[in-house]
Amino acid sequence: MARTTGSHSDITGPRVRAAALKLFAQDGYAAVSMRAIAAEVGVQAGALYNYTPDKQTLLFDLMQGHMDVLLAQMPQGDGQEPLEALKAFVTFHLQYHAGRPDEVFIAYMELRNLSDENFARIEALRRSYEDRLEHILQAGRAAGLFRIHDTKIVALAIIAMLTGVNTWFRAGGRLSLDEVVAQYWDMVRNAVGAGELPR
Amino acid sequence: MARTTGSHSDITGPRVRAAALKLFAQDGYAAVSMRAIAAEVGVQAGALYNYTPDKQTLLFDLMQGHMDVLLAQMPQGDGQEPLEALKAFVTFHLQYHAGRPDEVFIAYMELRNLSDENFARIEALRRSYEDRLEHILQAGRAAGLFRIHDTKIVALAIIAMLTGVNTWFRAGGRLSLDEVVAQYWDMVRNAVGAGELPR
Amino acid sequence: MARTTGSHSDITGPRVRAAALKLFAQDGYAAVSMRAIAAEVGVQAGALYNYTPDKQTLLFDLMQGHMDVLLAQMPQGDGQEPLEALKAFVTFHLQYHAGRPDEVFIAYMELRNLSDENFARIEALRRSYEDRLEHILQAGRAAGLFRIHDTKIVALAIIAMLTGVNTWFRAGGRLSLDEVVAQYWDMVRNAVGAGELPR
Amino acid sequence: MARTTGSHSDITGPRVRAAALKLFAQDGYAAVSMRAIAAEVGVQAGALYNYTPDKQTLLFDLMQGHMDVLLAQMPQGDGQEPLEALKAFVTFHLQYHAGRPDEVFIAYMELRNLSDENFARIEALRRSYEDRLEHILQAGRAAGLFRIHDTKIVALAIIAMLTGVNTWFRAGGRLSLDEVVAQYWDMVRNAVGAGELPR
DNA sequence: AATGAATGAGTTTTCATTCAT
DNA sequence: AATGAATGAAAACTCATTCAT
Repeated sequence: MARTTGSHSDITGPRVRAAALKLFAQDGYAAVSMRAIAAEVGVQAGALYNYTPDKQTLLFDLMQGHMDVLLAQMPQGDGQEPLEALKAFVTFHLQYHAGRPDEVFIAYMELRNLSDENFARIEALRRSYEDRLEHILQAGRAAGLFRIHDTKIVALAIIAMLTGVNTWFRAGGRLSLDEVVAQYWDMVRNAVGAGELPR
Repeated sequence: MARTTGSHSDITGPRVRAAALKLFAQDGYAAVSMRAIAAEVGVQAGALYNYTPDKQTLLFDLMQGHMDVLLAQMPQGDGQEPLEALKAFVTFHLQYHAGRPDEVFIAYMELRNLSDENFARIEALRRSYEDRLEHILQAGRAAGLFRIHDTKIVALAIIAMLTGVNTWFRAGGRLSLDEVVAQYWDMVRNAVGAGELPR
Repeated sequence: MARTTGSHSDITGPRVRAAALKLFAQDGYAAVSMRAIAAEVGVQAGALYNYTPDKQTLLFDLMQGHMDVLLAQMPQGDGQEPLEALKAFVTFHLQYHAGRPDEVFIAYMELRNLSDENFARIEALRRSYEDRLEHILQAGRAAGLFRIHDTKIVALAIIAMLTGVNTWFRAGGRLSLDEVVAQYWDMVRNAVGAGELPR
Repeated sequence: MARTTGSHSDITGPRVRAAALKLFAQDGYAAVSMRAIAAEVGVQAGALYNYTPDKQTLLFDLMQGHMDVLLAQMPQGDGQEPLEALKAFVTFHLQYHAGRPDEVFIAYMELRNLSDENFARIEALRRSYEDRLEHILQAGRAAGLFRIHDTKIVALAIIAMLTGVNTWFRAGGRLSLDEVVAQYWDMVRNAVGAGELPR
């Protein structure tokens, strides 16, 4: 016999993704079995296939969902000054990532477990995110505000630095998120050569 | 019958580690089978166990070897000025990491595939590396040279930024390693608030 | 694709235990592979793990089941005279063991293939069985009916003698089970020094 | 490089057999690897093959050696009275077996790990031993001394009882070997119906 | 929508044995 | 006589996936 109560079809799907997210982040895609995900949800392994065609797609959907929301919520920066836009980007990146450590971790760690086709799609989304930062940097350099050479490198360096926060930041820890944002904004502003004036 | 080819006693051990290094970096520890490593070496899977007690130890040895050399070769900075010491650290980190992309990748990606005991040992080595950078930052702040708040955070941010280079830098690519070093040194010097003088 | 034949959910479990029983008795626990058990059942090796967590538990369950039934079915001897109780014990032991040669063989031969924990549990059951015989011997000695010194030794000697029957007795062979019982009862009665009366 | 001292060829052979004897008795033939035997001897696995063609022969040689010595040393009973001969047999069996627990254990437990051919040879030796006891019983019955029906069964029952001692007897334990011999001789003499007179 | 039984291919590891040295 | 490197086959067990119910 199956379920003991009414139908859960509309709630099991999200729970499957939540379980996969948690376990993939904790143990890695390869180390998590479909049985383990099923156990976390409280169903048998076979039931998962009502919600995902296979394990690979489950991973891809988590990563794509994360990137879609990231791109949708990031500040658009239309008509903003470059320094303001950069500050908005840094603030958003840190706040968004601090609130979704599992998604972020998976997005960086499990890229190589994507099929070639899925990898290409996620890479395109990621590049689109990097490009928006690079545009800000280019605008700032054109306006003589940022003293930097290679905007691509600086964009990557900034993102690496900001994303590194997730390896140690924990809500409720020694530092508040606002303090972290303040310190990183200091470092970024300085790194692009726009740090001395506002003091 | 026994092996079909000649004996390679003193050369197989290093080849096993080299094959594991390459494949772990390429596909991830969990996705690489002992058979795959053996095939890369040109030997049957059982023969690997003449050189490592198990797969876990193979991973640990690679990571420990990497960290040992990293710590042994990093600049000691005795009697150097903080700014010089920081520059030496940045230069060393970029050059050392650029030359060993596989070791670096594994050291950051496969931490969670270590057993608890092995993880603790590698973590201790990693912390020791971070501590040396933090000491430089503390000295620079004490001397009034660096304008930074939390030396721990800045140390982690710098290392994250520098290590991020490995995700895109390839020898022989658009930028030479020296150019990369110059740009990152600019950014780091600025990030710690020591960037205005040379202008 | 999944299984090629129909589902046998409620019948496969017992068949797994029956196959293991037969093969363990025939070839020894260590010499029987899970594949061999699966082949006997007519499934793939992996399917066995729907019915037992591992090979060790399969062995333990067979031995524990045997001992449980042995203890449940053995004569309780409440209020019986020692000589009657001893005769009931001998008769029961021979009849029970003659009907379950495989279980008996495994119970004596595979003790050392049990894990420490499982061994302790089986040993406790076995000791409980020996104790019941020893109680009969103690009662008989106290009543002046049995001329024996060490009841522990005599109990072990009787059980060894009786169990030895299984090395050669086959139903339908030269001797009927009743004849075997009669002869062994003669020997046991004599061995405890209660044999002279019937002459 | 090989041995560090002079040649051990004439001493390693016996040590190999001693190591195999000990380990087979302790863990069972199937559970003992050639590497384990080699380690016990202090040599690499390959070296064992200078002393035995294979693992199966190692087992067979141990069992055959045991049976050969058993048959050579057992009392011949020429011209002895049946009761004396029986007592001599019982005494010899207990004493011989008490002094060689490992050989005895292997001889009973590892029969099924012999190849068919080797099994037949060992069985022949074993039957020869049983026959000698049966001859004593037949002579005793013919002389009207033993009141028994089936000499084959009684022979097997006596051997089973006596051999069972090895499951619990330990030199230096609660009972001396002489006490054990005395008690078992009591039981055997009674069991064959020759027990009441000498009291 | 979910179960539970099953598959077939895979995993790491062990092992008896061989053989050039 | 012994080593150490290697083989090829096998072990126990896991896993993603399928499917009748």
